[in-house]
Amino acid sequence: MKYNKDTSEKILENAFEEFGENGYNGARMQSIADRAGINKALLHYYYRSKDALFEIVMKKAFQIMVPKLMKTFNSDDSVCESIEKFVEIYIETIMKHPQIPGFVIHEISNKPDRLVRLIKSTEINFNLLKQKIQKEMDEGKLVQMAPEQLIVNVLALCVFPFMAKPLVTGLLLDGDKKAYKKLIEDRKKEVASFIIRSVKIEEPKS
Amino acid sequence: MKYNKDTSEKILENAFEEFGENGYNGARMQSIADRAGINKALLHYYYRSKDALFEIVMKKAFQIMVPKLMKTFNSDDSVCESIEKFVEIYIETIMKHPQIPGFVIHEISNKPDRLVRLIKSTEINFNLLKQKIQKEMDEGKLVQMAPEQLIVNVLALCVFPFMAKPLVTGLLLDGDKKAYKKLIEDRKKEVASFIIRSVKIEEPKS
DNA sequence: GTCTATAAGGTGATAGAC
DNA sequence: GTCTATCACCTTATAGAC
Repeated sequence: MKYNKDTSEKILENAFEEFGENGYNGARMQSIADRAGINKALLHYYYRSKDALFEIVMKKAFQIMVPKLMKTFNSDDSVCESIEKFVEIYIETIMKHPQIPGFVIHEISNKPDRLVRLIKSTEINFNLLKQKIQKEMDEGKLVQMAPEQLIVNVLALCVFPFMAKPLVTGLLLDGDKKAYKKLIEDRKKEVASFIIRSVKIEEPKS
Repeated sequence: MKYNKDTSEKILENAFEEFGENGYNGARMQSIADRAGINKALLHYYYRSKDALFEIVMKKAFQIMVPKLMKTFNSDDSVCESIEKFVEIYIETIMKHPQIPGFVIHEISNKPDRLVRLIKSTEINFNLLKQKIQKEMDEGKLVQMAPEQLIVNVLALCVFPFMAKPLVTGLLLDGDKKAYKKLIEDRKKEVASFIIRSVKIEEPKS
């Protein structure tokens, strides 16, 4: 009767994979059990239901992302410096956990309310960021635009290439997976430059 | 025995909605039948299987998008002018057919190969565009970067706000649906400006 | 804790009457 | 062409032995 302390953790890891690849609807408890080398019954023994398991895995995914990302906002950096850090950390973290975009994609179209609720329950808060952006625009440091538009642009440029990975690889890069990895790697710097060239107003020489 | 000529079309319309909202896995034949005011058996009478129905609806979605978008590429316009047109037409078309992003989202993570194959079977071809971009960069009209990066950026800025509609509305706009519509409407111009500010090199005065 | 066996519910698809 | 009834399958979840 050897007690395998990390069976529960092994389940979580493999559920993370399965849900990330197939979303809630596509994921199969049987498949998670297979991946983890156990059977369905044991799955239900540890985590009551598919729903419960999913919620836990989802929260885990956010715990990976959110704290790192929030650090880039709450600092005293300028908006442009914040964006540089945000982009780099976002891309780096997703490269380490490529399942995460899968979660978000699926949940957006499956149970968006649950997703919004979950994100709201984290320390993410866009209001501070909006204010910071507005301030720099008023000071003439940034091109005038609705702060929401800038935020959407930053998120779009970070998130989209991961969401659309098969399309980017298949349609734009002739299926070349190495080229995809390089493209993403390059974006750590490229995206921030792209944004900053567009919005930053250079200080006039005194 | 009144023959309802457009039963078949009514099915297609409602299948379009159902698949767009729930994706292939989430969609229910029963639900499509209900929406169309008929029953499951009739659904299978017109379209043999869920798979077959989906493929037809998917192709229909692309027939809406692709021709309009390709017109913006194959012209003699400069890259910047092409981008302006592309952005405006993309956003306008999706606003009229808000189910389309749903298709793409779901299929990306469900059967990406089918999606890539389907898009490849259209007249979409990024190679011409890549060359056009490269040429203008060589001529010093555009900031140097990998053409693929620019294309990804354009697509990201167009597509993301629709893919992430619930997140944008819920997290960034306090659930205000009118604000979302305005944000999207504004992006018709905003996105192109944003990109062009970043990549266009002004002609030196002669 | 871990397994096998099975219940309970739902889904795509078809048979057959009208 | 359109319906009702039903099949065959799959999936989550549980009962019960070890």
